[in-house]
Amino acid sequence: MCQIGKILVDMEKIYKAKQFEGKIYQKWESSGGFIPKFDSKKKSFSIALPPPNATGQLHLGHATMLAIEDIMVRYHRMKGDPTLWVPGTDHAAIATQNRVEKLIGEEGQTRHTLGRVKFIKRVRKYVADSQGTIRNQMRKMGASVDWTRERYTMDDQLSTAVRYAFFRFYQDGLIYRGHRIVNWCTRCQSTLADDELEYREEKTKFYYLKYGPVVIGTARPETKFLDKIIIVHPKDRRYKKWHGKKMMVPWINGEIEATFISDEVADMQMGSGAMTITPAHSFVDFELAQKYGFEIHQIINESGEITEAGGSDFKGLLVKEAREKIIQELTRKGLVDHIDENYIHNLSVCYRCGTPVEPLVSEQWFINVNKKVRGKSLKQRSIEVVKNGEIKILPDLFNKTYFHWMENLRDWCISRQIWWGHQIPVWYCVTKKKRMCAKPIVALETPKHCPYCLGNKLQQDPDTLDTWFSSGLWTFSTLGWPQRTKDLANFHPTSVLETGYDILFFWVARMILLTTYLLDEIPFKTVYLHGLVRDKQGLKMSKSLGNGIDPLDMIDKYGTDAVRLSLVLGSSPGNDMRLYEEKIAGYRNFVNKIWNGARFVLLNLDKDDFRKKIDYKSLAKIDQWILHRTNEVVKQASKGIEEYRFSEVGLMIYDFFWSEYCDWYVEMSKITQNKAVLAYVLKTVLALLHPFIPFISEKIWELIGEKELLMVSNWPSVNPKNNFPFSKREIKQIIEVVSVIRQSRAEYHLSPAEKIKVTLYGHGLASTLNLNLAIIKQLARVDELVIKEKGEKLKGCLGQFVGNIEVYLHIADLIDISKECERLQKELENVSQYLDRLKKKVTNKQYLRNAPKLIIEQDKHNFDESLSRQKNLVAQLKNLM
RNA sequence: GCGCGCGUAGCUCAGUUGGUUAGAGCGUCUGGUUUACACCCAGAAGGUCCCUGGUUCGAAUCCAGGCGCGCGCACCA
Repeated sequence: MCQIGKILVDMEKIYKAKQFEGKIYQKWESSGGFIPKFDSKKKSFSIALPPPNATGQLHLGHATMLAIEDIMVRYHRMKGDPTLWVPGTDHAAIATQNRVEKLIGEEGQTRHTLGRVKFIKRVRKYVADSQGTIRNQMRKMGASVDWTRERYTMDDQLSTAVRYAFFRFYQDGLIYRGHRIVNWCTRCQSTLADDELEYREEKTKFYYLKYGPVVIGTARPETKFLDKIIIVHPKDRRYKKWHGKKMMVPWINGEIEATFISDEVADMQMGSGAMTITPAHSFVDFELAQKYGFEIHQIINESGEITEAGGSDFKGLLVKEAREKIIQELTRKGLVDHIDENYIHNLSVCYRCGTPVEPLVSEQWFINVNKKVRGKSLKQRSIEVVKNGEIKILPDLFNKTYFHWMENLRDWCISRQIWWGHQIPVWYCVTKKKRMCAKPIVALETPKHCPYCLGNKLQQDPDTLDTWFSSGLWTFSTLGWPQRTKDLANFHPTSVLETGYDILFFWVARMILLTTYLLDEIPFKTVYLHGLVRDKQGLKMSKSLGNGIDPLDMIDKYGTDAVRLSLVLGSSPGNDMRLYEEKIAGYRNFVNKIWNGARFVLLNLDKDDFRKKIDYKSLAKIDQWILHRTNEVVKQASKGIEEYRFSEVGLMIYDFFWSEYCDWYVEMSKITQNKAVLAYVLKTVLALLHPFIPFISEKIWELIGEKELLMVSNWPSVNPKNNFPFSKREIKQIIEVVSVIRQSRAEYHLSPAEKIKVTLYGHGLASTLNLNLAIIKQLARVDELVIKEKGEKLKGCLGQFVGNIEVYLHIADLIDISKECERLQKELENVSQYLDRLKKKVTNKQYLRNAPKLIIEQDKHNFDESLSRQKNLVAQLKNLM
């Protein structure tokens, strides 16, 4: 009878995640298990956590990242590899500054009324709060990060790394200052990198304006005050006579001197084929102006207002106001040819605040990506390490995107006109005694004197660095660089960089760019990119749509383990995934199933049974079968995790535990029980599942009386003693026999209470069937089971076949003959078709020559089996009629 | 415009280099209380793997074209 273990007292029927998770995390953390143990014999494994912005809280994207990284980290830790996962946060320059500006805005302040010092103080407080929230959330997610090594991009040591990096690049001539056209956000009052733009499709008016002898088209007449150059294609016959000519043309503020230039950038097909250029406010025009040495006039200033270039009537007007006024003026002068009201164009907007971006010329700091130093440019180094396979990007289709982006990369503007961030380590001498003092002073430490005139009036460049400049150093700045630390030697390059594909360019590419130069090594060996989490309809989750799911709510409701599974299982790298509550609830059910599987085992076993060795002399077939299957699962799980196929591995273990261990082995073990095997398989599955669902696996581990934490226990290994391929095949047949009987029972609506008689002809398997007689009886609800090696076809019975085994249900009075005939006919047809197909294959010489041996063997086996099945069906039909 | 991805059961999606008669979860339907679990158990229905053609002994998988959807980059005269 069932023996109630003492353990059961703690196990309710339903697993309540909330009760355990907090305590379990504390146990892990205080055990020191998150801190790597050095072992020179083993290969180390390290991940630098992509630092979340310290601007609030974590969302589902972060949760996905934490779940996937934790799987890898826990797997390697269990394997005994020295494993390090460095956590931290990013100061997220523009994003954070905007948040705080909004906050103080509600108090009626601006950063200017507050002043730089007070504002920064305010931001620091905001960041500290946010970091607290993030730490808490990471613990909730179960992330096994090494908290003793937590870093923040604005830490002193990391700031030193930033200065050091800047200094090195400057010394090597890769950082320069120059007047260049940049993307300018008039709201943030700062430059933006090319990839910090987003695009919004917008309907606008498109104006065709008469400019001297040509008609030019523009969506932005407000930039055109001083357009003096008309570009036409050299081959354009219409304008040949004008090449190089100058002429006076009536324009917004009176006449203007225009010059015709021919260049191939002009598209003859487009509009009139002629265009004027605005060098200060268009990237293409700027390049043209540089090529020809045209004058560059700023028309729009940093606040989005018209400058003096617009004349007294327009100066100070905002872009939008100016546009209308200009068109009025031009209409009055009869210079508007026509207006297209429905022009659709892509408006570039700031990725942080959505304000339209103005391209304008400004003096900024840049990283030169094309200049060759030590034989190669930054660009070349970055492309090379991916091309030669030093860095692998998963899924590999992102390789192409990466190369395309790298190859087209322009110099990277790294200065930002905001206050929050690493202030640029450059000083200017304001004493200005000598001419030399005009040169910027770039230094590691804040200089006290001007090195040229020894004057002590120095002013630091007010700008700050692009946030990606500091996060680009993340894999090694967190390990102590520029000092040569033990961590740096042990854990760099990091093993894997796991992040969303949406920051491939922002961050991943920049890390490669900076690291390959500064360290002359790669930042990471593998890049694993996960997809975006979307809602059930496939829409991006956003505040404005109100379709966002807060991971904390879900954890509260379903438990962390269930949330982790729902983010990892059923999705593949690089592909977006959809998340909705039913999905999480489904995985919660699985977690509960594990709880109850364990509950059953604990009900039947004493704690000592969990530590008993398997007695290989007394194994039943079912024990051999489940041990064999466990071996297979262990093997595939390890291989799968090594190959980053987390979803597949998780689903496989899920299936094994539920559909094989619980549905069959546990049920069978109610008849004949091998405690050691029952315990061994449960323990193995718990260990395999630990990286995926750390909390419940650890909890059960504790309940079965293990002293050591599962987190630091050994990863299961394949045991050669557990290989029983024959038993696997035999038990498969038993399972099928049971299934066939169950199907028939269901079909004839036999309630479980109704007992029946069954006769089996084993045809070689009678002894195996006999060994499992009790099991078959119980699982198929058979009252009387007769097993023979072979015998006459039984009349008046429902006959079925499992391989060669004949299965007869003695339910003569219930059988619906015509229905049964129909079923058999249908099946016969099916098998015959299948046989035809196989026959064609097996007799095909090409096939026999080309197909792998294994496949041919399988097909031949199937052929034989189907042939006997066909024979049996025919006999059965005859028997019925 | 250039590049990339997706299209598999009612829904959400897996499907490793081509190889059993294509899978899972949810939902639907029929039954159910058995040494854990109704967040459960047993069983069932449900598919032109978007279409057309090709390569191959063999295609959901590879190639070409088409249709539908999405994304990235560029352009924005």
